[in-house]
Amino acid sequence: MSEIKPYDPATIEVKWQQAWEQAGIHEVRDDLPRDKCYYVLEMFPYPSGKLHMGHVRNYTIGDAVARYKRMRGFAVLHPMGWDSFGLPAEQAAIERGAHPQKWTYENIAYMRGQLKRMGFSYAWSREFACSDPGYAHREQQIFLDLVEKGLVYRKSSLVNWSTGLNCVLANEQVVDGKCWRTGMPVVQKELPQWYLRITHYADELLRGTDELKGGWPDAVLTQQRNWIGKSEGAEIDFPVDGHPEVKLTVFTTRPDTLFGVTFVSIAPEHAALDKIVPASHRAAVEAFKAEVRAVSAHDRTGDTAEKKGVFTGAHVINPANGALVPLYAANFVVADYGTGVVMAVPAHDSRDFAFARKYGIPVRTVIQAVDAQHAEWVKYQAGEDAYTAPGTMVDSAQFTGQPSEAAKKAITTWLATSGKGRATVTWRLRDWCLSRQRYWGNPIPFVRSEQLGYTPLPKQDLPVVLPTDVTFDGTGNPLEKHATWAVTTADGRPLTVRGQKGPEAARRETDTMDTFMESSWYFARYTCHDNRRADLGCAAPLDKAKADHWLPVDLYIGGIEHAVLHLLYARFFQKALADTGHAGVREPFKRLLCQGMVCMETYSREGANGRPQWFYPDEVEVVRDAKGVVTSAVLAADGASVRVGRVEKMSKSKRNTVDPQKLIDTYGADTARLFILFAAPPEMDVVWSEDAVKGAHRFLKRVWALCQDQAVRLASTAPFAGHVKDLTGADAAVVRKVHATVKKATDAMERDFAFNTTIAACMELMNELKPEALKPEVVKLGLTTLVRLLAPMVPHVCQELWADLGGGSRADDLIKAGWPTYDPAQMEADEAEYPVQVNGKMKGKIVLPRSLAGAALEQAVREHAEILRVCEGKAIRKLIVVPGKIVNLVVG
RNA sequence: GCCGGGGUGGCGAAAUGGCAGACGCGGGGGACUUAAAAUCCCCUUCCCGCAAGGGGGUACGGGUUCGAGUCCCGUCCCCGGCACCA
Repeated sequence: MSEIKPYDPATIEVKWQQAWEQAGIHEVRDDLPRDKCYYVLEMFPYPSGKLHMGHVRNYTIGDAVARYKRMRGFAVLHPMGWDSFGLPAEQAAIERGAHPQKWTYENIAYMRGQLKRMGFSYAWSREFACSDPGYAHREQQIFLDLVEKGLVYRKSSLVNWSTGLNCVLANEQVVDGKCWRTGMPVVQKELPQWYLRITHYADELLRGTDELKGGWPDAVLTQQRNWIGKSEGAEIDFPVDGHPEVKLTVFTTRPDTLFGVTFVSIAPEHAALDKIVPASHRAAVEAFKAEVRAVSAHDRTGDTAEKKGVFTGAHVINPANGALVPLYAANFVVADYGTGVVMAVPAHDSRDFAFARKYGIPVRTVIQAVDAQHAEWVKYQAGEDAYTAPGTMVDSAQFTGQPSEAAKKAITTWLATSGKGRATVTWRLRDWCLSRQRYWGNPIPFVRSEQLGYTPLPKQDLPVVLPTDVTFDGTGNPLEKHATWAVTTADGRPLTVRGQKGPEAARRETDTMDTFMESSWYFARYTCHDNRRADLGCAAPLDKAKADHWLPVDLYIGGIEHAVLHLLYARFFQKALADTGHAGVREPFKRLLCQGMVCMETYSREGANGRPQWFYPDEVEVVRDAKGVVTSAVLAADGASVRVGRVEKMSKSKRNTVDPQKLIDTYGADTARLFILFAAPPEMDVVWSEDAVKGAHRFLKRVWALCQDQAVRLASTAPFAGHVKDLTGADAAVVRKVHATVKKATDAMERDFAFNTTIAACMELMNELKPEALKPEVVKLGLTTLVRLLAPMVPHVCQELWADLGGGSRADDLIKAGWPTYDPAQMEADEAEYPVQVNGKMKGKIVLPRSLAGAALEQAVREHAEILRVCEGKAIRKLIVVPGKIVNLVVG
């Protein structure tokens, strides 16, 4: 036998990548029936510089799905692009003097090369970057449509101000009271901002979560529901004592406790306060307001924040019984939820209970537990906490004696008849603060003039293009500091708007859009397949027919960290696109797969400053016991011990990252792909292990060697195409194994994209393929099946082997070969081995013909020598025989 | 506190209510080699036993069932999200 070809991943991978690209086989047509089409999408990356392991995992999963679906005959749309506006580009400008544009596009070029080197099967003709003028222009058009639809407004409000970035942050960009990017403190500041009216869709966004059930992970749907936060209750008006012109409206979910109100609390920034605080208390209230405003929203209302309040000197009147109760300004009452005023019932609300105790406010019981032993009631009786559960109404006028749940509605109705209250619904969801005081984002297409104030630009004046001659010193907004950009047109003339008395000087809005804007519709833009042309082929932001053809995305894959932000914004945006006539589809993603994190072990020591000092695994030597269990570790450099930490998500700060490029260079893309898919199911975390990578590589080498060893011998042999019943011995066993493997692999893919199980099935099949003991056509069947089953996961090596096994060497031969099929009739042997349980315990095994069933099977079991032995002469009281599965005897 | 997801060998993990631990990693032993690497073969859930064999075992406690890792009830622990939201 001649020398077999060595496995050289670098060569074959690049060869096939070029062949695929040249043949254009991953481009897709738009004119096939929708049920023959499949849109699989991975969350596009921010071009930070180079790919990390999280990207590799995300995109490998998506690519394996795309390739699998193609082999199943689908026309697969599998696009990729760049979320290329954003802060890091500006930070690079500040730190290194690199222009954001240059930095961004250089990163894109490098990362695109890495994606290609991984062999991902993207339709590259659809690629775009969000910072491309064409895409930004389309987004400005959409923005103006949203303005027209009333979905955009300006509002001055307390916003989160990042002291590190000198800009406004969205609530969700504030983590633990600190800026999510820089970790710098966040304070509250009053500023006018642009808002998108996402709350207009609150109800539809909430209802949509029910339709998405089954397609989306429960965790994500729950998070979105919590975030939207629908709350049903009542508004109740409390007149202010001595101020007949003012009434304070509270929102409550507990109208049943109305008779127990002993004080009312109000947000310190509530507008009505100025009118009703008497002079005697003005100073105290102002001091409290200042104190509250000095800290971030988190420090004010977070779990560690102290509940504080100050008596305003004013009293309000309980509309139910005329009782006069004090009004407190309290730090935990927020102005923009509900009405900013809360009725307080210490007896039946834990927070009110604590507050009342602190300030010596009375507690008035109006609900009594039905069961006097109720744990919470007992605690309440002991004066430890409020009683918040339902019960029977007491001391509540005509409602006394009713069940409290019924009284909620009864009291609301009673108040409504006299106009003192009404049933209402409140949402936790706030409108989306869109504006950012930054350079590297899409400009908001508004101008401002003396007479007209803010005016949207006419569409023919778009696009608003960012200036390139800007300076970055890390403070404020470079656009605002630019000498001419805000006041001149693209061709350098003074910027004007048409005022009532002719042209009037105008100034551009210098705020740019939040980058979640771009990621809210990129998936729709991919469906319009002319993204490489500067004019994008159509004047409209979307080609509606194409968008409606492909949307919703069949499978969207990304990290769970986007559960509320990106995924809720995108759902909102799709509805807004529909309502502005750009698309017909209202939900963007049919199925969502959240892949787990890539983790690695950590090693550390207590550092000098009390914080841990982390070490790269390369620097550490681990000590194992006889069973291979890690017992301790030492630093190679000094031989002293280090702490073996938990396995944690890869991060630079913990020094437990691996550069995927190194992995590709050492083992090839196929090994990287195989490792990441085999280590765990997609939604679970994977733990990085160099040994496991080697194991994946070893498997590929074994498949390679086996195929190459047989390729020449089998060159003119066709795969076995007969029926297993015409075979015997090892040949029959292998053919059955082939059919069983295809079934297992197919089930695993269709159920959960359980690539790890598919790969395991392939490994089993390979372990059974012993060519010397088999007919050539059976070997050929085994190998060609194996190669096709592995192809979606490790496409390069499979395509090379497919060619060498005579399947053809054109770029699309493997796709055309298709995913293998199986015949259930050829999966099982004629004899079935039945495990035998006696009284629930395993006692042995018997072999019976598979064809036996019913009474004949039972008869055969009863007469079997092994059965007689395990029964030890005792009578069989009950016999359960599950055909092909198990025999269970109850004896005694 | 509330919501969601988990808990299976030394490790990653498999198992439509039907032989728990497939497959892989690590570990042990062997072959090849001057040697190492690479490769190949065998063993590897725990306990008792030289062995044949026996017993235990899917976080813990109950339950349903001929039969439970899987279904039901309760408890503990871990991970993630939300949290003065009235």
